[in-house]
Amino acid sequence: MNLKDLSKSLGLSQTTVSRALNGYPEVAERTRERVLSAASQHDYRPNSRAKGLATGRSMAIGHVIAFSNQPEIVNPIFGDFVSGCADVYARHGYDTLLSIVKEADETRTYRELCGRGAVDGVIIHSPLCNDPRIALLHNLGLPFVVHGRSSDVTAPYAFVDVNNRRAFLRATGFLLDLGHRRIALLNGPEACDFAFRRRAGFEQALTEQGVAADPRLMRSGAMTEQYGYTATLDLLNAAPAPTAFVVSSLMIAYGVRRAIEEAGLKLGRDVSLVSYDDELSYMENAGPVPSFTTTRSSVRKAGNCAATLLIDLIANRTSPEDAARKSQMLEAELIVGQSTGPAPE
Amino acid sequence: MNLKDLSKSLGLSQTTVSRALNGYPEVAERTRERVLSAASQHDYRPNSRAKGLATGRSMAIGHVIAFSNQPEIVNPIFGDFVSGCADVYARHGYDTLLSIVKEADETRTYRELCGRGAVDGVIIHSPLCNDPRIALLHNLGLPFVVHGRSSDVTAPYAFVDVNNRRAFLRATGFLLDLGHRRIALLNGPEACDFAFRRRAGFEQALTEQGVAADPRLMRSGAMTEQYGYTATLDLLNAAPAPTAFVVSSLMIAYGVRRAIEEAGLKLGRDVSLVSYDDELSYMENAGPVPSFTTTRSSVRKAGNCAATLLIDLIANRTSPEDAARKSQMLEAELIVGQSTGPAPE
DNA sequence: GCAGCGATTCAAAGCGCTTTGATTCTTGCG
DNA sequence: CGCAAGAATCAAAGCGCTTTGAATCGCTGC
Repeated sequence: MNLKDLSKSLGLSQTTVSRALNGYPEVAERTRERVLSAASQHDYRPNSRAKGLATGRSMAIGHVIAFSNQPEIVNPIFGDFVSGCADVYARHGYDTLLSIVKEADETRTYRELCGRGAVDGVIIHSPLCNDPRIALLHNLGLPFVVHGRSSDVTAPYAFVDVNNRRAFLRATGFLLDLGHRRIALLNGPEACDFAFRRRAGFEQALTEQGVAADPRLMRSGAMTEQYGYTATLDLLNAAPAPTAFVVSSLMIAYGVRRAIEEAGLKLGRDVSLVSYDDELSYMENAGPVPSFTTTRSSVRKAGNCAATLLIDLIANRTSPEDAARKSQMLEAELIVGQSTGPAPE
Repeated sequence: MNLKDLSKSLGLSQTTVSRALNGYPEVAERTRERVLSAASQHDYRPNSRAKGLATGRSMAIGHVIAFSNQPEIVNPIFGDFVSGCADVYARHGYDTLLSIVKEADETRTYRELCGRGAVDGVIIHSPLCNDPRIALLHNLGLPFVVHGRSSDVTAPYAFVDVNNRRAFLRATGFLLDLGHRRIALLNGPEACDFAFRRRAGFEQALTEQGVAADPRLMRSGAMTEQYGYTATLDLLNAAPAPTAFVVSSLMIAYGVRRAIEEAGLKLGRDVSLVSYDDELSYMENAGPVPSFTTTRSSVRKAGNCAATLLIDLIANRTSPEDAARKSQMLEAELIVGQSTGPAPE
């Protein structure tokens, strides 16, 4: 059943039916009701492609996820983030288009999505400190929102980011306040902007309290349990072992906890740990007193924000400058759990 | 730049240019070359919607992910699975359309995707033992492939599944061979078909060796670390504690390991553990002798298979009966790691 | 009784592509 | 040399929708 058939069956022109369905005012209320009821009765749904062709908009948002070729890593937070976005898109009638491509194909993919008119806008994931995608999308003139920021990019752009620096500043400060002085950092890959900022926050906290940052206590790597475990064992065996850890994900925290317990130490008593928590749906750290002390910010909510912002930019054809002004900074909450305690004597 | 402009600039008709670009034979080779070079020079890309409208195909595959409303759980394997699919889609010129919806909206979503002509086919995720989506899609006449199976559905349909029963049969059998007699099962949610089959395999192994299945040793729940931990503590404190565990995911295994070590026991010596491993990109359990003994099957590869099959079904307008015959059963590999050893005396 | 106006409705063009059916241009061959 | 067949190209219709500009209808007011 298409518009033609529907209008024929109603004895109306396609124009009127189309307008009735799309809520235009120049349709008699009685007529609109007839149309609406006929449409739902025949289970009529306008063809997306035809609609898009006529309106010049695709009503779809693209998410391009790049993976480095070697260990085909799909960012584990991606699922929750996109799901947060998709929810908002759906509410506004937008579809979610996913492209999962090798890093080398990323540029081509953006060009293609834009050139083919497949999407009305895109989200940039996991920006690097100096991310070339921002300039690319500017050139293409395709609306976009960055999830995170790109420190070295000076051109204006819209982003939604968590205040990673402050989150790690607070996490580290909290440990310092508890008396810890040898604090280790198990960070994510520091080519990524978020990890870069987290390290900055970590170092700032130390500096503010007059504690020298010890490079031997700072690690950077893929955020896995194994990484947390090995790095922790390694650090605990070093000359003056750290009494506390600040880590970038709960997955790492799992590994740290294992190493600590395996070393015969008790988490929260002998060694303290503050993790970052994205509130991933499958890694709960909840309860009145959660297992881990964390700085917490829902990546799903970040998805909501980013999507809302992007749709706004598209609807209003916002200029990059104005878009940049609408950027949002989310703050992570410090949640005190069982993994922290005063520094041992 | 659109087809009209391009053909005008070449002094050719749209017909010829279109044919040249799409590889039709009735175009002179010299002409084709001219067209191709002009197209790439002008960075021409045919508009997806227009193309779709003209051909009647959308060149997109839909993935509908439903989440239960309360704890908004996005299946953690979803990212890797979809990424496995998307890769294949892209190779065949298909886009990936994602819908993340509340369970209650699922039916409507399928109807809509189909009615709007937004997709040429869909993948069904996480089927239940008696999944209504299969009948729905049959009725809609939309090609689909199920990732997993639906035991109670008798109608023919295409699926790609891992032999979950056999995987758990082998895992359990392996433990029995090592002398374990009290073996616990920490399964996923048993309304899901995969979990149902896993339990069947578990019980079958016990039966084959004449060991009575003890309901008190079998748990079912959301596959989190916390679940693995609590359930294990609970079981270890019971009267005759289990000497071995079979669990449904590495995340659960993490929790089990923690509980075991916290109880002062050594994994692989005092207590054994076999986990199922989906080879998620962010949860590696690799190496010559991995930490965990697992039955392993890559969910990303399953995605590849499912996508390949679906595209085949679409291309050949395969009937449900023939489609069913093309279903694929993947076998999980038993990988012996450090988490298993002979049953203690 | 009729011009004029707002409220409705309509026919047709257009979005950018594919594809049908016709047309032109070459050739080969009697 | 003329004609049919084959090769290459083209004009135009059509995919299902929106939207422009025009037409129709029912009233009001003078």
